[in-house]
Amino acid sequence: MPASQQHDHNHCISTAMDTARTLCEQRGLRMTPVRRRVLELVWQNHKPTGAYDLLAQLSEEGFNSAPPTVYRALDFLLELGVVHRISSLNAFVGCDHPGHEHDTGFFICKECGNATELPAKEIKKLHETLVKKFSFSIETSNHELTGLCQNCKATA
Amino acid sequence: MPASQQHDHNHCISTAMDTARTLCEQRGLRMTPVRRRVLELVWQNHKPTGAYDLLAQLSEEGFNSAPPTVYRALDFLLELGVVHRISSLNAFVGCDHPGHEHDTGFFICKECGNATELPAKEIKKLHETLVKKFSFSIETSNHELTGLCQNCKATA
DNA sequence: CGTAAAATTGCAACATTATAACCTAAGGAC
DNA sequence: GTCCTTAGGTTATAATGTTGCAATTTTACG
Repeated sequence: MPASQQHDHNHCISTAMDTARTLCEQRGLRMTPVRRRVLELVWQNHKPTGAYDLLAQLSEEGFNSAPPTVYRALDFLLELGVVHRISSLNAFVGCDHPGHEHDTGFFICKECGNATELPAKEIKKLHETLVKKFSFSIETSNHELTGLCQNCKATA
Repeated sequence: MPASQQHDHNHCISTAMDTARTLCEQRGLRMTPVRRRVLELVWQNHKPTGAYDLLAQLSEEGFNSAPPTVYRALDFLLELGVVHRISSLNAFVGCDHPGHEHDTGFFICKECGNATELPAKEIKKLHETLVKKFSFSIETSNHELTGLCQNCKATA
């Protein structure tokens, strides 16, 4: 059973959409159709998804589909904090604990491609550890790990 | 005084070149002119440098200069462990403590653009912390932090 | 040596990811 | 409604990275 089916993923998505809507309301921002659909797609794919993949999916649904469309939507969602960019993959994933979060961490399975976001608490701890050790004023931190997830390790 | 002049940078470069040459000898690999020159350029620039910047510099010097030339050299140097890729910048930097190292961490100053590699020991500790906490079998870890370096913080 | 195998490089084309510039349309404030 | 701001449409282009194949150089080895 793929990881994407180990839980009620529709519930994930609807929660994520609710959160995004709420954040928009709080900040006086607009959750437009394209933005909403991009966010849904990011969640539905469940795996890190490239901008051009999203673009293709939008296109199939009759949305306008030039690169700026999807990049603008992604920029908005990144800013809102409901999506993260995984720079080692040039891909985007939904965030399951948004807010005003600047530190991110992912575990990326080499086998199945799933990217699991590390718990905010752990990331924060890592960040703080690093702040203490170095005389930099750290603003953001991002951590990307690769290896095998528990599932793939077991079946390997 | 720019950070690049706070130390004997030529010494850095020659040390790095020596190390690379030694690693090549140990592993029966060839340090060819292009590879050597790319490594020198990466070090000379002192800041994370894009592949196409390196390509332009090679070109000025009369080297062959099509993208594969520089990407192949970079791949070789990455594999050798004497260069790292900073994925959030799509750029490359020299490694000052090579060997067979898979875990990397950088502090990238938003102001001056310098990327400082975090001490291997610290990175290793971070990595181990994460290994213990999660049931993934982690193979590589990369950590990228942004903020202000001590220098830029002081002069700001 | 001389020849075959392997590694490296040259080269052309192409693929992927992302942005710029400029204009039109939609939504909200008054 | 009018104005202003924000969002989206469109075209083109920039920036980054890869593939495939031929030519060359290096190495291994009889």
